[in-house]
Amino acid sequence: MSKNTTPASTDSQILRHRKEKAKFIEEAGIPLYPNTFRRNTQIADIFGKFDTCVDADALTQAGQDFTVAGRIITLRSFGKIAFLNLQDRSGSIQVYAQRDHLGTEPYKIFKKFEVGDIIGVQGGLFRTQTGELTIKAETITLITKSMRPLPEKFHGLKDVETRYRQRYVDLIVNPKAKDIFMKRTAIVRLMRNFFDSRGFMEVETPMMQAIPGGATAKPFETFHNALDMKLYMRIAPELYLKRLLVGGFEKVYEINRNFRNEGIDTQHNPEFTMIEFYWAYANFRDLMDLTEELFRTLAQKVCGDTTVMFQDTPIELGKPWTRMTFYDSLEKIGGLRPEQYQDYETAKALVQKLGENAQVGEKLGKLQAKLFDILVEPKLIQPHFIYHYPTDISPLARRNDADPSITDRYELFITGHELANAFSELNNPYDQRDRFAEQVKEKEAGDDEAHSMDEDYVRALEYGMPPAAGQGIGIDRLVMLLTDSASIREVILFPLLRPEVSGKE
RNA sequence: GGGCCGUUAACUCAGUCGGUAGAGUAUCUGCCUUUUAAGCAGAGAGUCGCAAGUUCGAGCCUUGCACGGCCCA
Repeated sequence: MSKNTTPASTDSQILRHRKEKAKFIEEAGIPLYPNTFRRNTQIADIFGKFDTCVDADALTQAGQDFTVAGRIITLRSFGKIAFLNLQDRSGSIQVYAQRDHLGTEPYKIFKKFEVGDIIGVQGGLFRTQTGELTIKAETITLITKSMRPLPEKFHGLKDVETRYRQRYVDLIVNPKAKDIFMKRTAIVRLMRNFFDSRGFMEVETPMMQAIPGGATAKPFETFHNALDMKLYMRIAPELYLKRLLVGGFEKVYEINRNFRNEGIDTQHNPEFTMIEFYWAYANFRDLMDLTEELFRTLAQKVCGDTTVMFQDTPIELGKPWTRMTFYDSLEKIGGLRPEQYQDYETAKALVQKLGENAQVGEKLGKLQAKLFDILVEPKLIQPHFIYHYPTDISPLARRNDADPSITDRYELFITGHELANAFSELNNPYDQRDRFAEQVKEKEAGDDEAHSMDEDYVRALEYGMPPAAGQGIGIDRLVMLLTDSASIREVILFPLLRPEVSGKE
């Protein structure tokens, strides 16, 4: 006996029944897992060609050579006929099976097939009494026997833990989940087209870095045995991409994963996907224009409209986006008076009153950022560019020409969350070295998110980096926006979870 | 790290006052040649997340733990 069908006494009744059916099929000489069936049509193509065709003869004629393959997702079986719905990656179609047409013995085998099995069907087309385009099966071939039952068809799979742990089941039974990930792929492809068509060059830079730079975040540590050295999973590609500007690549982008050793919530997964792009001879205001254009293009192509619904709120990407300075936002949206955020002790007291921690030795800019996070960010539902961030929390951004205490940096907020971070790039090597030195001081004072010194990066700037602007856009959050998803886990195929408790299936 | 909520059949969920574990779908058996949440009749299926405790008796009360969700830090 094949070990495929060896019964295990610990199985539930439903699994035993599946094994018994598999055994019946196998003993009839039908292979359970053949790789010989070949299809010549995808289901969506059938609808593409014949969705509106009503002429019976034409349907019969046209469909004679169809072979399709897919998973049985519903099955309505009568005595000598059966209807089933077959699903492939492109869609699903009804299949009609008739004993007197397939033959008594093949039909007996077919009757052992069940929801979840992958089968191949060859046959012609017809319309049922209700007018539904249906394949009349000439032959039905088992391609892969499913040994586990799919969730109930009407309610589907709702348990979020199972949906994330067994995403394969989620994708089979929940069209919404499948749709999100197909849209995600489309979004990334459209972004590539957008940047490629504007002369940007896609590159790949190290994901394992000796000095984790380009952002303020706690990195994951790892170790290279042969080199006997500690490495960090990157928190951002920024410093490498800017080295490429020094190298003369002028317009570059990278779409890939970043890793940050932080908590998990509806907006954060430890590994997440960003696009970062750098554009020589441009500044942060050019980026704002480009970003609006990018988002409108994506929304139009993915959602069909520049106004997208997010959790029942229309987000208007089509209108010009609000552009407001960081300090103005603290006043106009946060409701603060200037002295409440400009005076160090007042700001610190306010932060503590609002329930946030204020670390010893924390810079004013950091306190202001905390005030912003609490008082302003959640209110930025429609698109806002908030610009001119304090210099002491922007160690890689170019100072504003008129006021060196602020930078030509902005962050983009939509639906109360940060979607992008961008700035005119700091290309003065002396200033950059000083800013790194400041960060190192903060690190030594206990801020484990502060930036490290990167001498090679400063050396690169000493060769001369053209003036440039660059931006990072969180692709997961962008996909959330365009698919109306409230949690980042809904847009990541396999979000990070604790290991499953053994014994649970 | 804290608070609240959840975990019961393969799935979706009930479970009253602490007193023999329930439904729908799915599965199995029988009938059924145009159904589409097919129908009719019958049947089987449970480590009530795990572990202690209280109790004559715990799915239910208490404590701890695990996993997940939401909110806060």
